[in-house]
Amino acid sequence: MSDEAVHPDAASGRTPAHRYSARLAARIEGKWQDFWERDGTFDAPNPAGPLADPAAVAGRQKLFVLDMFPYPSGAGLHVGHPLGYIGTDVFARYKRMKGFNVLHALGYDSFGLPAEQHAITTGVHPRVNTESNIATMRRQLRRLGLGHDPRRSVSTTDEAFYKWTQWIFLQIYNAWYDERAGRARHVEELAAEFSSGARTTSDGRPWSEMSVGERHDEIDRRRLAYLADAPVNWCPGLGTILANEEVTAEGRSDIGNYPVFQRNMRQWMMRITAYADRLVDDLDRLDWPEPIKLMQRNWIGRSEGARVVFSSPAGSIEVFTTRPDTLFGATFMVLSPEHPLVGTLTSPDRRADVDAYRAAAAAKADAERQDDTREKTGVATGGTAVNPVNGAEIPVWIADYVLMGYGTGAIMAVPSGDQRDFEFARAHDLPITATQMPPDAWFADRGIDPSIDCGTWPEAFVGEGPCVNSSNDEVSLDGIASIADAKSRITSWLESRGLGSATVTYRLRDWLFSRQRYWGEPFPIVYDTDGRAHALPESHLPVLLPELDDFKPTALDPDDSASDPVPPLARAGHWVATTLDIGDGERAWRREVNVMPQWAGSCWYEMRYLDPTNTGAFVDPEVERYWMGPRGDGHTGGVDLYVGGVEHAVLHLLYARFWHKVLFDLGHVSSEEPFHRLFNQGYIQAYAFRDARGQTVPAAEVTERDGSWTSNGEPVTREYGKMGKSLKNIVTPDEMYEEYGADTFRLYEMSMGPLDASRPWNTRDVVGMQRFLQRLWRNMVDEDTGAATVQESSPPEPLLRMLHRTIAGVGADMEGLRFNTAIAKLIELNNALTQHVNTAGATPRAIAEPLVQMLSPLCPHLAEELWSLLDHAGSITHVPFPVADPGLLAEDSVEVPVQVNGRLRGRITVAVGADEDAHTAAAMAVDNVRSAIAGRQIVKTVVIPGRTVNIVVN
RNA sequence: GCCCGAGUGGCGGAACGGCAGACGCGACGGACUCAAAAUCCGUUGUCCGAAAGGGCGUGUGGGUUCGAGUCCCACCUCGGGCACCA
Repeated sequence: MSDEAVHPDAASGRTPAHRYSARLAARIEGKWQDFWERDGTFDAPNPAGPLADPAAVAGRQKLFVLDMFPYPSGAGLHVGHPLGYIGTDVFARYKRMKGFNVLHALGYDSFGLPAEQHAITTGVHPRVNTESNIATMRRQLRRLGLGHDPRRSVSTTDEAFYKWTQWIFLQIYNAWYDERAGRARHVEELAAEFSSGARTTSDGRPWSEMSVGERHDEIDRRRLAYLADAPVNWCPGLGTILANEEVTAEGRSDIGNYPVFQRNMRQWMMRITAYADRLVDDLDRLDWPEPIKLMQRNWIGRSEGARVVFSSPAGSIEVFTTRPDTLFGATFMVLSPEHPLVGTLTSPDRRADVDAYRAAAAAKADAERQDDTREKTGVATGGTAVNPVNGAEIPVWIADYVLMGYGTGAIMAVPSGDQRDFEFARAHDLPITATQMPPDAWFADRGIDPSIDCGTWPEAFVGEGPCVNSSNDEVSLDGIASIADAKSRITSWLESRGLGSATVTYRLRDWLFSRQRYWGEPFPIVYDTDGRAHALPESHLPVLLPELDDFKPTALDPDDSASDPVPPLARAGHWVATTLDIGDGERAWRREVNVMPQWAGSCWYEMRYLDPTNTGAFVDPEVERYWMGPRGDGHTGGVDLYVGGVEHAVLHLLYARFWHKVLFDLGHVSSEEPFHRLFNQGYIQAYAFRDARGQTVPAAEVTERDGSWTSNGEPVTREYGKMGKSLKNIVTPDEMYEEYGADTFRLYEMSMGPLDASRPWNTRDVVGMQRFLQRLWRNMVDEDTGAATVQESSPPEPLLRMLHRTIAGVGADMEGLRFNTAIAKLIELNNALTQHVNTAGATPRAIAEPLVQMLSPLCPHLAEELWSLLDHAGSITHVPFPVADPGLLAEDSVEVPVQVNGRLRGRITVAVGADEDAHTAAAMAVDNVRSAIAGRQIVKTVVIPGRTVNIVVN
């Protein structure tokens, strides 16, 4: 805050020359950062390849610590950004001291929209902007003292990196999912199976009778990366397809407010749905926070049920249902307005209404259609279908609450057992038949008498209840109380009659992988004159981005929904139309002009950290096995600790898992999962302030008094949220370096609370950590001379015992990433040490050294400096972490609280290992306890030796 | 609407079902100083009390238990995710 006390350095010349001030910290920090860089202190040896040092690898456990891949933003960092990086750095440094070979590096996810937008407005090539942003971020992070292996810092925009992104794309492209084997295989093996007849082609024709082009198409249909007509948000005014988040509720573009059209377009897709089951099932083997697993499960949305065929004059209509046991209650059907059978089903007298409804539904944006007030609109087609279990002829409706993209785009409506169907039936006067008898309590809760007549029901019944009205000549569910039993009985009947089968569907859709942008990885794909896609051979990689003058997608007539996008690359005429030899001589080709999405690089970057300079493979298999291979049977392998925010809980983590599994299936990696242990850090948030007009005022100028805030004398209101330019509440690491130094800043961030909790930034509190470090420094260094002041005499036993308790506690806290409590313990030790120094005059070396060692993961620069002042040569980085002496941890007596009826009435000190009687006797001797139980009857006495005594009286 | 997560002093936060509030900030008092800063030493949940001690206290209401911030049920508030998924 602006009225903060004048900084000590500036106050007068009387500040001791060697006080641990921001200025001294800066000098120490710069010195050790230079040392680490020269020394290669954090270089992690590999078992093989260019970074190999087998001798350094031998006999050590390994640890791969990873931060989520940052985008090098031009805006620079604020104090919230490094939170996770500091956390992983502290953990990594701790583990180095425990003897681990630690790999910790940071690279840059540098493709992406901001650089491209910047290029569009300034005309400067995105590479220039990207590289300067990376340089800025590297400088800011270097100043933090992170122990990264600089040799392993890669960027997705490096040609040597995206060559391998393209290579991995080709592996996926050249693979298909073999359902029988439950894994991906190379498409050559698929062609061989077609050829041998082991597998039949999609239309059943023999492989030998198909033309080359037909064979090509047959394979293309099965690839894991494939071209398909996918529904997209096409915005001709911007010349690009938009992500759902970029479309407003009104169906217009977020940027520019142009119309957006729902359209099918030919796009690259990734067949992630083939992996849906494994992506769900393998979550069980990961060490991830449960809420994140749950979010992934919900996103994949596996639901088990049955497909059931209803016959109709227009042909059979297939539905998906999770409740085939309620089939007897299906009193009507609802199709999605886009369902292909709607046209033929509609009777002449209904035609006008149906057409109008379909047109209205098509005009609605997705968001609008979903965000509706939930009124169940719909129209009857006039057509009917036959319920296969009872032969009932039931009406067929269309309604936009049924989505073409999920299941089969048609549902059987069971209004008695589904609330949506119930509302629809009530709204449109359709019959409702119960198929289950709800329990009496259900009726009682709703204040009605139990009845099988749904006319009295206020809502659908969803739950377990015995089946009713559910039988035909061949099968009866009546009386079955278990949904699962009823489901399996009716499903096997349906299967026996060829009317349906057990099926699983997923909410997960295949992944739209094309972007109409410039600043992304080009696809290693060319098209022949028939428009068929061909993969470029590995020798042609990388496919480099062509140089352009203008990076914008071509804008088109904003209202012309039928136009096609012209991505920036399409304007690179010579690049697009090319002549290449891709294996069968020089031929003319047309290049793919879309680029990959930003997710691509982050799907595999962690493996490039392992072997960043390898030119023959994306990663050496031996190196991958060493750092990421499974540890024992059933272990998935993967990164040992992955730290990042929850915002990537679904997409990034799901996409990366998918790519990793493909690479595993194809034998390129030994690990089944990329990230074995995941930890979600919290966010640092900040207060923002607004004046009477609602304008934000700079948070730094606000002062607080008695719970209200003013800025330049004017009252302001406070709100809480993210740090941001518009909120004028940004605090940068650079300001913290300037005022306190990096070690104090690191310590403050770690002390604020547990790593996984979000908390408010409060610059005012930082000084507490600086004071701690100053006290610690003063306990070991003469502030006037700068010389170490430790003495060789042995410390008093209580202090020594406290040291060993601290060692044990800090070690356990570090293992558990509980840095805030580790810091509290170090402060307590240092406070005790200060008391000792106040009387004895100096710190015993036997305390100073382990204290510095324990501090070093948190405040590495200061620890290095003190370590060298304590006459040690070289870095403290690999000095073993202190080990607690069990003999000094054991106490001979312990204080135990005494309760009477659960209320604390006194304390006793008993010998460790004292029996219950000894506890009781001591407790009874306490005056306050005696007066509390005076005149009352002791009912019983609960003694947990060493923990508590509770005397129960009446 | 459904699913997660969180509610503890003035503030950030500690606390294997066993002494609620460690540690830090802030505030108050003292030492040092001509004075201030810095530093060091204390006090600091709240109410009653001179003190000893006691009452009340972990979002609200119930419950389990000798004992609940911690476990169970219901509710309230805030944060996040999904949102007509058949």
